[in-house]
Amino acid sequence: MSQRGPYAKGVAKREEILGRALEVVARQGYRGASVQVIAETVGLSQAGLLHYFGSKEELFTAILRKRDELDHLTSAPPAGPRAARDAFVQVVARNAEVPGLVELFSRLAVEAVDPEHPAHGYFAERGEVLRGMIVGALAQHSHPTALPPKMIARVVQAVVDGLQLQWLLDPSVDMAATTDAFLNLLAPED
Amino acid sequence: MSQRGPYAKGVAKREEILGRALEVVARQGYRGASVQVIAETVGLSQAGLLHYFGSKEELFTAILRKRDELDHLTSAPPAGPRAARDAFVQVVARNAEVPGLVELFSRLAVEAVDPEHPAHGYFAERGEVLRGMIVGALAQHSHPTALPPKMIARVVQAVVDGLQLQWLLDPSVDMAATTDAFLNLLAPED
DNA sequence: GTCTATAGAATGATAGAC
DNA sequence: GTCTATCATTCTATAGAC
Repeated sequence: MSQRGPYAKGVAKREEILGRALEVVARQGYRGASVQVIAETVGLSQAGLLHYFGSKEELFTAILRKRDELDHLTSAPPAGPRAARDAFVQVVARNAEVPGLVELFSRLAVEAVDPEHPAHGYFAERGEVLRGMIVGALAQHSHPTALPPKMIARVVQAVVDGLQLQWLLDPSVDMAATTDAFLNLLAPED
Repeated sequence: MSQRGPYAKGVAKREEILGRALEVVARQGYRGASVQVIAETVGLSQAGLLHYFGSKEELFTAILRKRDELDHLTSAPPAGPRAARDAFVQVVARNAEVPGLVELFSRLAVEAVDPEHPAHGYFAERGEVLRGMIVGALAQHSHPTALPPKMIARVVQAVVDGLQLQWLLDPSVDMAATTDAFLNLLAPED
């Protein structure tokens, strides 16, 4: 047994549910989906699902955390500017395969603007981690940057988030290509 | 009388209501405000307000259209790259004075992702107009751009929209300064 | 742990009086 | 044109049986 102590089984099941929920939202899309709908597709009743996640917001936040984990946003980035950048664009490209997740992310991001919202902390921390990674990648350059690295990081994050909105509105937008071109402009030497 | 024909009075009143609603949302903020709340602050009953705007979504879309009008997004931009750019940054700076409007915009933008949503057309058109202006401003440059102008326009729009999200989450973010610095990077010669 | 049933609340829309 | 009253819906959260 790899896991011991209380909750070990509950945690495992929770993870399993999370994985399925993630798949469902990614594939079948998210249109302001209710707990009810997700519960059905996951094979539980609404109450059964809320048994593992105390509330709707916690469920959705957990789904996004799981996604970050799968996207390696929580682990160390690849070494070298080129590799880090490729991985970054890769994540953007894969987002275009999961509109439901992108929509969930965007929707929750706006709602979490309220400091009282349960996902407020998640988005604040995630932003910091992401921008920290970008700053780290920039630091590997030999040339100094024209703008303060933290400012560049904010701009890069904004580009990705903003392009998601444009893409959700019009799926013909090529998020990955646009991001790549933009990064090329920022750091042509890579 | 400047206006004749049927509805002339109704239209005028509608505009008046709109102006007040805009002020209220801008100053007192928007936290997923209900029609009820806006009606009260505007001095009407909920039903009275919906008499002028058929539905909640139409009301909110009308507010955003009004804002665009006041921001001169609907009229011709100033001539000359420098003037156009300054005006652009000015709009961003003024957005930082009206968090409620920015939140309303961001929230509706996500919801309008659904092609069936009443505001879908508004956001699609607004995006095109905005990007058209950016392309127009770029065209006034003597130097050719490294990226296709349409792609640059998407990136600029994304930066503004994305920074709004960051600023809503953390009001210490300086949207105008960041936008300005970014544009400086894009077109140093201006 | 999981389900059924229900509470409870919010809100948008509409009917109809004045 | 404006209001009061009400309808109708939707959804989350919880209580309680099994």
